[in-house]
Amino acid sequence: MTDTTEEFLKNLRKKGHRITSQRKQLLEFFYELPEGEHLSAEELLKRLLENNIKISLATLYRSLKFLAKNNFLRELDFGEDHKHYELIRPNQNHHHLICNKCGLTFEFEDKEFAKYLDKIALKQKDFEVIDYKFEIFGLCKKCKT
Amino acid sequence: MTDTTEEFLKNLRKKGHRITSQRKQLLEFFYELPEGEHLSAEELLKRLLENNIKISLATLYRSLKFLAKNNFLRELDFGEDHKHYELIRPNQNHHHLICNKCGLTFEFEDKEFAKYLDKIALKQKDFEVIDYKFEIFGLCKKCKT
DNA sequence: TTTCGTGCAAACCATTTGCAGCAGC
DNA sequence: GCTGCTGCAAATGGTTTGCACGAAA
Repeated sequence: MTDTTEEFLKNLRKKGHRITSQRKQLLEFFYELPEGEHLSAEELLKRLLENNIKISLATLYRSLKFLAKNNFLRELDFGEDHKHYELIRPNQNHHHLICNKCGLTFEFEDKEFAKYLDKIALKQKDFEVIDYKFEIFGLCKKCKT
Repeated sequence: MTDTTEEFLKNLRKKGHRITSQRKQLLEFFYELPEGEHLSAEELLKRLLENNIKISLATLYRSLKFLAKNNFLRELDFGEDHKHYELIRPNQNHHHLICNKCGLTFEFEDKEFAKYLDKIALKQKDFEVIDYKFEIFGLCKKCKT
């Protein structure tokens, strides 16, 4: 387990939440996932079971909500009928391009964005910035034709 | 009716879609809405009926999807269980701050963002940028305490 | 006249929830 | 032991859909 996971778990304990094997394993699973992946709940369940992590769909949904509320996961909406989830990594600069036609998503990196976001955060006197969502929609190479 | 609406309707006709009174009135309704408003489908239906615009919930959903696909409306996800809709206005620079605790949304303007977005669009050789979503989550003044 | 769009009600399906049992601390 | 978490199955609720009728072109 990484230091960051351990730190996060400590934090949860401090807040009075319990560290169940499901939460712990879900956390670890997300940490081991490559940065570009953003799975839906159903996909997640399948992958978890493949990794011998026993969790019910109900608990998975509860955990996802719980982890999102605690700023550990980010909920993404690609315009489909379900959400996608990804780990919030500090100093992360990857965003999403979503094709309106075929639905494929692509990552792109932009270091300037962090600077830009910081600038915005400073400007907001009456709002504490915690996280953001930045998604770009359009047409991919194939669908452009 | 504004020129832009008329232009948009012409465009639809060209693509083989029909101009029904529901679509026309829905379009007009959105144009007359102040820029900061982003209603949900249920709220919209209520407001439409108040304005003597007769439309069923089913048609409303179909129209919203239709107008979103045709880049007339933007679907927004504020982390609730329903979507919100707003008109896509050219050269629009307003974005959303969403309070994680009370759910209130605030607008903020930033002209730099447009420049930033253009820069990104140019960098994407294999992707045609059509629209984007930029939402910032955090705590509002009241909930910060 | 030929589609396409609408209204209605029923269906869908991702997500949520009540409840009983179990596990963390 | 107390209380929060989980699993199961049932419910929820925003959104979608089948079908018959009406309207656009």
